[in-house]
Amino acid sequence: MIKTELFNQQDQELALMAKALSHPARIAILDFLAQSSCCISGDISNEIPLSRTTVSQHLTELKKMGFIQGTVEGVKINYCLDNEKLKEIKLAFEKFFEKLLSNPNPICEV
Amino acid sequence: MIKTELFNQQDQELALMAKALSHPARIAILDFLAQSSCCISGDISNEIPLSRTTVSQHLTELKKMGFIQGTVEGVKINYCLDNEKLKEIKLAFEKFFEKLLSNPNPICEV
DNA sequence: TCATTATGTCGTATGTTTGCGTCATAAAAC
DNA sequence: GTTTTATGACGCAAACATACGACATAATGA
Repeated sequence: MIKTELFNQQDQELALMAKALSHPARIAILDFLAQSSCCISGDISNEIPLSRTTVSQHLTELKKMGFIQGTVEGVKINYCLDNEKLKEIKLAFEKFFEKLLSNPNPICEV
Repeated sequence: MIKTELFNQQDQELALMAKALSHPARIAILDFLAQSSCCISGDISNEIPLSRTTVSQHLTELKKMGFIQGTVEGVKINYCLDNEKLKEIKLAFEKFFEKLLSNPNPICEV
């Protein structure tokens, strides 16, 4: 019943990036990381209205898609944005929208 | 158990836009509409490997978020991209990424 | 009128995401 | 060595998404 693999690679990748951004908590986490340079997972769950467990899961998701990096420092983990990767993702979205808008779409009304 | 409403309006809206793009079928539909000016729902399900019912559902989703418009022409419905809305959405993503990248994030390593 | 064509809607099965409590682990402090 | 602190992993329940067949509707044409 799962059919995503029937679509082309590029579409699948863009969909995965979009999926990573498809929850307000993850947007909020990215915002927070952008503002506060680096921070640990515990800090973040103080800032957003979800449990530490849930925040941790969202962090894992963002890490999986490459939006953020986590570097271990003793007991703590410093999460921060992966700016290089973010630039790539930004570019991918831009290209997609450019492609959609490049064809001056005629008006549909008959 | 649903907590999205705890986040701010802007984050919620961006998340919804991202969600609309979070399935390769919907990316493929948008691509197809961009290439082929306008078309009917049946046309689209010939082009992508899903049933007409499922395509119809994805179209409804895209319409709900404003990516596309559908204008009725007799028995047929002409779906096409909503270019004005698309420009808005494009801008929203650009702004978001600009914000993330505007703070020259320090390196996390101690 | 009756069949055909184009399309939406409903119900339903299966799969995925979200959210959290609880437990496990591992460094550091005492 | 025991406690504290910071964190990930596991397991579960509720909610949501995906996919489709079957039915409903409504315009057109024979």
